[in-house]
Amino acid sequence: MEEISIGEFSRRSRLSVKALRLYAELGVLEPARVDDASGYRYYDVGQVSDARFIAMLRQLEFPLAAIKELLACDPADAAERITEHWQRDEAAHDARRDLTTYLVNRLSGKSPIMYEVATQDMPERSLLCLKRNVDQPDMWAFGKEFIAIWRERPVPRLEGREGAFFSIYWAWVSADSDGPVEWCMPVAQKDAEVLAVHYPELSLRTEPAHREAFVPLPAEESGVPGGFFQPALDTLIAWRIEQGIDPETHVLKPEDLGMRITYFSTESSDGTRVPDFDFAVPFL
Amino acid sequence: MEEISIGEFSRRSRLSVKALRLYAELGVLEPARVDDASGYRYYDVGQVSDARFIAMLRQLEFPLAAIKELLACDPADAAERITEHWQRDEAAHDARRDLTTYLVNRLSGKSPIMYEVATQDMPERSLLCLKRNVDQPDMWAFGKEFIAIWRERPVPRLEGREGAFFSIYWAWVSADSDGPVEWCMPVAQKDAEVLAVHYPELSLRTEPAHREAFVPLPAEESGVPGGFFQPALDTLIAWRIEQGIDPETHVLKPEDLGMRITYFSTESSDGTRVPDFDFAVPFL
DNA sequence: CTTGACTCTCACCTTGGGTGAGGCCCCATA
DNA sequence: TATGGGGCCTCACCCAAGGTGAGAGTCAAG
Repeated sequence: MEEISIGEFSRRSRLSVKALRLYAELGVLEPARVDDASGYRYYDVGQVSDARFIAMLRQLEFPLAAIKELLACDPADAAERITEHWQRDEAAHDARRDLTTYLVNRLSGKSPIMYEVATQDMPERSLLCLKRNVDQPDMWAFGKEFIAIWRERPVPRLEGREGAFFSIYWAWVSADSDGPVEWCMPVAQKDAEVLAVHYPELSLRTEPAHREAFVPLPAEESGVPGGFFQPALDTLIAWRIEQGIDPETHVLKPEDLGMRITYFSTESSDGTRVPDFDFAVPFL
Repeated sequence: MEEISIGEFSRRSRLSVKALRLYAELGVLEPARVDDASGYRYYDVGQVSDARFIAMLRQLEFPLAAIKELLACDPADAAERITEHWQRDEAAHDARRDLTTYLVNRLSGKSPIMYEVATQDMPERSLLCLKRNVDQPDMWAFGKEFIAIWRERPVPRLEGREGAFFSIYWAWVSADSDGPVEWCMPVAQKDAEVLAVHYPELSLRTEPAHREAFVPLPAEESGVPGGFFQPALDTLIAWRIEQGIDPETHVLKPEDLGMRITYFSTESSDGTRVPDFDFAVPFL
């Protein structure tokens, strides 16, 4: 193979000489030969592709230590690591987008509709669920279908907000993007297995304990979930930002546990039960 | 106003004491009072909101020098700067996305359809244009409408690829996202003003000189632009990455000058003219 | 053999902090 | 009023991923 000097290698790989010396020192990319007497580094022409690969990984902001590992593992493994890295990058970018939106709105004096935010610690729960891809128009029909199940074959309802049934938006739902959406009914953990038998169309799963930030929505807005969605999400995003909840450690992304609407009823002053619901985002 | 110690201020602002001392030193956030004898820093409770603002800007990766300037200018100006900063962030993120896709595909051994890439220096040109928001289904009808104009009221056609008419995709065009799309006819610069009078429905503009990377598409694929779109774009993205064209200085983003399809005809061996077209992305 | 371009090492600079040493300072309790 | 403990001070050094410059050695062409 042909040997070339560091300057020539620098030109071909489009990496600075200084960077190449650093990579050599850290063992990320070692010259094919180092002259004992002069200390001159000589590279093999075939190393140019390695150098280009390193340059690309640096553009993706991989630390040199990670690059060293990446070079050692097989291509499939490397591809997976790069994908993981990308997902973290994208999550961080989403957080920055939310923060930018919040700041620009605040500085422009635009104060969006703001609901009151509350939090609740949710225990680990057993859930009987129905998950499906539906778009906005079909959303409510899907909910009615779910509720009909319990009218047909009633189940002992649990107390409080944590016992109320709810729907999870696992992804964005609009006219042209369809969920998936999951409807869930919490059931007593001890009876879960037994109960599940009576609902073969539902799947049983356990949701881990977590905290939820939620905005109670006024009862008048009951009915088809509609216009409150974006302002409620904006409220929760602004809330997270103002609380200073670290987006890295305290995940508050719809994709993680799923933003959700909890449906329950509260006893009003005259003793009648009025339907009520809230919009919640789980975080850890 | 109430004075608090640096530790208390650190807790309230969620900034480390070390960071606060650095900000004080750089004049980004100065304590309300510094005790002469002890050197103790005392902050005003009202400064907590400034500190939170700085923390947010740091999350957006603003350098401290830029933050110092931002604090000095009025809110509207600050909002604008943050928006600009966000746009750069988003552009960089797009470049990283392209690079990630390219690398993961290459490492997974998936070699997408690759066309031959050519480049051409384009001179400054006068263009007669028709711009409209259309989605994929209406795209071709829009093109026919544009071509009909020239059949009705012919214009002297210019020579070569740089004289051919073309369509620009100013944004993504699919079934549920609609352009805008612009159809353009290059005309001689000296006649441009005069000619424009005859085409009141078209707007006249001058496109700056630039370079274009393009993939000539086989004539058989002529007709409604369809399946070649994504592979052609992938080819150009991969080409840019392999060329090592710096995405920061050599902009190659659809938003800048617009990715485009140029329609022209080439003389085949038997003397008949066959329609041909190519997919191009401009860069600087 | 000389000259000029290339390369070597070494040291210091950058940003936005983190960490630790050694020494004051402040305040509450005895 | 003394004293202890925690808070605060400065100063120095560390990190990544290089950039810049000094001073000296090396390579190759004329």
